[in-house]
Amino acid sequence: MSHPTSSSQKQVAAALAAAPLFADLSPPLLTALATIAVRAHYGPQQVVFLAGASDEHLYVIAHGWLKSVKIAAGGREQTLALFGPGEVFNLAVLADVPTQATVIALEPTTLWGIPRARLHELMAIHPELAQALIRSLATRVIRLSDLVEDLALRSVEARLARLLLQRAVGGEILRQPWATQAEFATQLGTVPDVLNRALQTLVTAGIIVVERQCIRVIDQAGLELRAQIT
Amino acid sequence: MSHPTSSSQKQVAAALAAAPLFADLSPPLLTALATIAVRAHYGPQQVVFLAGASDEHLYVIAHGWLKSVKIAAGGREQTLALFGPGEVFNLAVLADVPTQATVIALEPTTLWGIPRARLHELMAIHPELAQALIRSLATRVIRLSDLVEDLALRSVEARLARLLLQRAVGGEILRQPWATQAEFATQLGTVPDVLNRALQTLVTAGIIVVERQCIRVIDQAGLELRAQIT
DNA sequence: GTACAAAACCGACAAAAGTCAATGACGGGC
DNA sequence: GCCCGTCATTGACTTTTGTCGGTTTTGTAC
Repeated sequence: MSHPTSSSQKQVAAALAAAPLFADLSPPLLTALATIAVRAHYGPQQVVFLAGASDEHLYVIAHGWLKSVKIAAGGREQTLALFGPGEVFNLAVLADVPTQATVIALEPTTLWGIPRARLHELMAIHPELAQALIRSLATRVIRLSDLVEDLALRSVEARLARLLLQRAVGGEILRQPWATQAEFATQLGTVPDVLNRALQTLVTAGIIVVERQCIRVIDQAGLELRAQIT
Repeated sequence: MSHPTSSSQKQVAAALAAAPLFADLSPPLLTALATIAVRAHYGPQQVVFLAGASDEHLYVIAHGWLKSVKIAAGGREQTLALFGPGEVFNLAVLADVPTQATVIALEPTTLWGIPRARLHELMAIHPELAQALIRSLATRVIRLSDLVEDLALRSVEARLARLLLQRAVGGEILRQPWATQAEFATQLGTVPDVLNRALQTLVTAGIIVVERQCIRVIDQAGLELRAQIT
């Protein structure tokens, strides 16, 4: 799946610098990272690694989208996070434990993998790298805490309202081709049927309009109200 | 609440070294930490900080137990984590964002607070400190991921069974005085009534026995079975 | 355009979780 | 020992969520 890249390291370094996580790193550090980064490519639905596997790489996304999911025995899924270009995942590798979730590509995706051992070496030399990783981890903790809050304390409708508010850009949520209702359901911790019902409720209440590739927010205030309740 | 301590820094350093997070740090680093650590004390039910506040300290627990909770408008709580002696919390401070959860002491508790600015200075000098924090953060991510999995994919009964299995030592779960059923309920993401029903189900099934300060596991296999389902 | 598969949608029903009100048990202070 | 407040327990009931079966719509390949 993955293989050493021999493409110009300058290009790789420039690409890495595009990732927010690495944007502030010094040029020599970026070059060092580019030297050890290994490129890998995945197609839609392809599994990067399964929960419980021990993958020794930290991954940076060159382009494409992936999801990190927990899968129950019955097949039901809960997505923990979506990862887009420039984001980093498999931070569990930093704790020396097996991966805790399954990561699946949603579309054609290119990654750079950085082996754990090399990462530790670099961190010892460049404290700024450790800093960057710490920030990344801390924000992940916050995201997960919010997810827990949602699941434990809010109704499906409220969760949906919050998701819409969060994703809306100029009153619109553009849907990637892979963003089916089933995908949304796994993000919200429910099943497609229930999600659909919640959507219809919002539609008939005149709060949103669902179009082909896009959900349009009509009544921002109404949506915010529903995001609070329960 | 908190005030500079003038007690022997050697003592403080020794106490810090007792925390698993800091156990492997070099003596000079421990001394440096001890110099800047500020002691604070909290009583039962006392709030260390509220969600949304900006507390600029990383805390290490000298002794006592605390909980980190999200509180809904209606008053319902979800605990994100319990923290005991030697553990570290308020890692959000590392991401430069306001605290995301409320932290409350469960019993008389002593903390050392380390100001954010000082922490960053020390991290720049001592990469091992950054390493330790990274490990700590990574395990927190894993814990939270498991909590999400529980909430989204498992029934209350299964969650309870898992909690019991996890806490059991030699087939017994000792209950701290503050570990009321209401507390357990907030850890499991439900309400006391429902938790109680789940407990009774396990009792009548002959899987556990509930005594005064202690829950005893009778049928380990049965409990493990119930921990899987749904 | 047709054919097909995937996704969306819908209604009836089942199960799980939450709420409410009331009662019993326990522990600590006096 | 007694009183009182907190915690635990219980049954009846409501609400939310999940399930199942099916139909309609949509997008895509041919």
